[in-house]
Amino acid sequence: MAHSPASMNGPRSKGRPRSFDRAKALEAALRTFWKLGYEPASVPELCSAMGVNPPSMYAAFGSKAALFIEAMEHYERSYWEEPGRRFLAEPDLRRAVAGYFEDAARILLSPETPCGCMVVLAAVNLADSAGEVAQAVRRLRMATKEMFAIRLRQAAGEGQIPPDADIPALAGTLNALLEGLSLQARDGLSQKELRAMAAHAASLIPSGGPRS
Amino acid sequence: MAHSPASMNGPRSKGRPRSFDRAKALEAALRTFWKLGYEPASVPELCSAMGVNPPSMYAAFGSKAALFIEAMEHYERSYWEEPGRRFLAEPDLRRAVAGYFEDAARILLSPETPCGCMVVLAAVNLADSAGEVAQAVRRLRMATKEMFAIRLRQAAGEGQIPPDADIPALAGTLNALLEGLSLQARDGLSQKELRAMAAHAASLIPSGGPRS
DNA sequence: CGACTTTTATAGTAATCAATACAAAAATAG
DNA sequence: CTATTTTTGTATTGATTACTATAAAAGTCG
Repeated sequence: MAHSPASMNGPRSKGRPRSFDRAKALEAALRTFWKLGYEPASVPELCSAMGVNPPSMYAAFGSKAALFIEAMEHYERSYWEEPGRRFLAEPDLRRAVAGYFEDAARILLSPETPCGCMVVLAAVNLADSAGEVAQAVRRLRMATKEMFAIRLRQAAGEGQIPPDADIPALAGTLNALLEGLSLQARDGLSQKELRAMAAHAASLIPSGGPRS
Repeated sequence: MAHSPASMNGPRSKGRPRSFDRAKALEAALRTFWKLGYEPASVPELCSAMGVNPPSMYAAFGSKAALFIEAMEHYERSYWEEPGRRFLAEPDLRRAVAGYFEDAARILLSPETPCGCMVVLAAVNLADSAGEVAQAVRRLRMATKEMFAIRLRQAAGEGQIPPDADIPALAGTLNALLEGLSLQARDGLSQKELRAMAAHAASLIPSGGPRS
């Protein structure tokens, strides 16, 4: 029998086994950070939601900052990876943008989750001591902008937008609007209002290819 | 001689006179809140920037929350009141929007002030204990949206946009984009990039009146 | 069984938070 | 002058923060 070096579910270590589900605890932490934000979510409150005592949390995740970053990565994968794939796969640029912002409006105001995007809202004004967290959220926000840029470059190559379109500025504008929607969602707008706003996103795309 | 009941610069009270300039101290607090955000700006740090000891700050402003709200109102008047007036006075809607977002890009990345809008960024993720502050910033954000709506209704009456345009959604979209620009500004974009993004705001306005 | 390893819960660490108690200082009023 | 009122600086309050020292508990290994 080949010994599994680091196989997936091989908690075949020696010591006392962990008494909680690490994935479920991470999910609970994600919810808490998402709802409260990075700094207002205190370690005791996080641990209470996770059903775990502080020493166990620190042993399993390292620090509050590391827990946040891991929760945020899990959030991104769970909620935004698939909409992003659809956005990049949709052949028509305007349909892609409209579809992505529809998805966004649904996610940002889902009745089962906190309002707004965790990456946008949970770590906006941080103390200097949380520089690690600020860097991680900024990196993720920039990745979304880059996703817009990739899709726009593709559309420019296909003549769906004018060849002289300012793609970085356009990607930035879409990103700014998307992030602004998160603030609107947290400020109490309704799902219907948010969807009506999202529907305007596609009108930011300049019309006409080079020979349309 | 008519005794001045509460005249402007009449510190004709009895006790020991205040040894600092209240307006200058408020300005220093504004800068600190703007740069750091509401909660990361600690009372000792605020007082240090104001050149005042904590008891004097509390005597003059009441509390940290009251100081923030007063600073924010001063900020709004100092930086956004005039651009708002220009926006409402410009007869052509598209020029009004383009001009306002140009002003915004300039303010959000002025080299002499912190990046981004204080109303948008300084109080995003707050602890429950700061509900008073959260309410005040939200009210001001909604006022900007209402300003957009007022100008759009006027334009609809003049036939500058289609009569069936969804004005609340359009105002919300402009507001979302504006707030998103603040996040971009804080995330390190250049003045040039921000201006290029702001130039796209006017393309959100639907073209053509009822009989164009 | 006993040696070893890891996780558990309890209880606390030092640091920092917003807000003040207190008394000396500095003004006016009579 | 004395009495009154308000501001000043010092020093501190209790609460809360992220994080951990410690030892008992609960497993595997030989």
